[in-house]
Amino acid sequence: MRTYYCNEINEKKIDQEVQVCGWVNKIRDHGGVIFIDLRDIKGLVQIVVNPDDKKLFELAESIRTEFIISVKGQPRLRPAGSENLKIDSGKVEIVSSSIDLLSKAETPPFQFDDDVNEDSRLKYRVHDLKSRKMQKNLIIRSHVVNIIRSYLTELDFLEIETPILTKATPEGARDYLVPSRVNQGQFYALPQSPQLFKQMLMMSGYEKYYQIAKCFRDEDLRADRQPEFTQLDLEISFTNQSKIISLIEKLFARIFKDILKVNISLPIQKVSYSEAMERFGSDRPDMRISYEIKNISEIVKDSEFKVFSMPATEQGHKVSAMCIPSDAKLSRKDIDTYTDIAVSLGSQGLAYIKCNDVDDIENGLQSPIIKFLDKQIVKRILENVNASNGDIIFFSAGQEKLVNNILGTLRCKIAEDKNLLNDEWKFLWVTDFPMFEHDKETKKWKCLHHPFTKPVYKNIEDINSKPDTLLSESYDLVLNGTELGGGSIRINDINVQNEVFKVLGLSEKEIDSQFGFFVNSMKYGCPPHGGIAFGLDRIIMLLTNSSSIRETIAFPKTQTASCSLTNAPADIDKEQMNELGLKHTEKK
RNA sequence: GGAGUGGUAGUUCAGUUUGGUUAGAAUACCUGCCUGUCACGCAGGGGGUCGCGGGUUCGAGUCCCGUCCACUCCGCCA
Repeated sequence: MRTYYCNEINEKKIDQEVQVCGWVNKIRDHGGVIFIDLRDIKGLVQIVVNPDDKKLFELAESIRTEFIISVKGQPRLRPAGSENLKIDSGKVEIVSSSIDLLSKAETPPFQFDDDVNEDSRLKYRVHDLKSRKMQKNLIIRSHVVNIIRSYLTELDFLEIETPILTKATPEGARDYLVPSRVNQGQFYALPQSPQLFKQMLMMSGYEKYYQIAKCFRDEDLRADRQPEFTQLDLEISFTNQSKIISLIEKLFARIFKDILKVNISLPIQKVSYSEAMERFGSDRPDMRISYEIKNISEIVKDSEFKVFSMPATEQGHKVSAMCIPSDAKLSRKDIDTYTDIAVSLGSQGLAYIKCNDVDDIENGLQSPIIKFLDKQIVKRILENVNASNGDIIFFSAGQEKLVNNILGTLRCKIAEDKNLLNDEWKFLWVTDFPMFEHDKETKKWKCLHHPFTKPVYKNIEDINSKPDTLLSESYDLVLNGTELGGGSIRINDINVQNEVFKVLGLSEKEIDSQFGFFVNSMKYGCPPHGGIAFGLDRIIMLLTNSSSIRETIAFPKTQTASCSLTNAPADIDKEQMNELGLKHTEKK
């Protein structure tokens, strides 16, 4: 049917008999001559229809946008001066000798060049996917997956599929459940990740596993969170953290080189979780931002100013400062806006010092708090945060977690608002996460990563006696403030695994019913192993400079986890309910 | 569960602050003219449940209450 793609028509094809097919992108009817821009997956070519063939011309006059046609004809050079260098085939055009109308089409719901609302785009997703932007995104997505597959295959990784219908795990995110017809009243769960299966594959001796895996989480959506998403999931036996990190760095270097022609300099910078929280107020800091947060508790601990001195000396509390450079040009109004944000996050207010002249502590500073602070202390603060004229220093004092959150949020918000983010790629490894954190609501210990992560411990008793002090052998990869993925070295000692479950408050019965299959498998031998998983959608989002992962997924869900195209989820009929042994109790 | 923004022609928007004649523009669409356009041009035309429901009023796109949808964020996401 087709001899060439549209973009392949060029000077070398002149006077050949060619056939192209695709969608009518645009028609320009000049009365005596008709131009048709034909579009296929590769590009565009201009078709010329002359009036000498009356039947052909009449057909061309009836053709509308998005009709699907096949055109036979001869390429020729365009008349001098009428070349269109915006398209690959722009030096030539095809003089049509025949046109086959393969499919008519109704007037499209919108034009691609408009800035169309996402409502319409998702409702008419099939049309939306024809746009150059969506095609580019999905093509890049496919290329990235190919790069991943070939890279890992070269290194002897095996791609192995794991079940989609599996067992519910009460820990962690909410599961999507699937009722069983054969086992009425019982449910499968869709996997939140292939975690346990890939670890069991390590026990089975597959040594290097990977999978482009669909994962499901029934939680509320965000721009970078969909109920079903895709992970690059991998696991390796007889390895360690630095080997995994180096393997992944090379993979990302290859992806960025092949897709964007960007060289990522290796090794990627590393920072511990505690340092990330202290310096950036976040476990996924954006390293494009030049300014950092400084803990000034030591400087203000003896101050008369109780708002600072109390948190500076209290356990689990601190005082931090962040110096915003003069480039940000913060106005009085900006300060109010950021104060509101700080208050909404739980702060009493937002103390600041405006540095007009840092060498004149007496008169060169504007601040509502400076009168409470000793001049020597102010001087030390200015030195500590390296303030220059024109800078503004923000302060936060209180619980460590709150201070981190407030200054961490402001750090990103100000950079974004004031265009302080350069067009660059700043990768970062965040390592040494705490093994557990205490959940105030449930009064239970929770894993920061997951319960299969290997804690760093001297004596096995430490796991249960001082869970708050334990770190884990874990690592997250962050790019420009987005968490791309994370992994860890896993527990391969059944006793350690049971200790971790105990910290989480699971009884032996619960361990057995929830993870029995896993623990039992471990009894027959488990090699030391570790791995990592990445959000593929997020990687593509960053590579394509998209504002949400919906731009990287062909058929995504809306914020209410529904599909505007198919109207899923939907009611099912009574018969289906009966067959599954299901009954509505009440309907919202 | 909570906070915010938006919903007016197929599409993108103006109009809502301060209620008042027939709700406009651009683009798309349809018809006619046009042999070198590529955002083609010119002339004409059709197209509206102002998200939905209720209320206030002589009168509601505009004010009030409720509700639905879309998006952003918090909670949530081991």
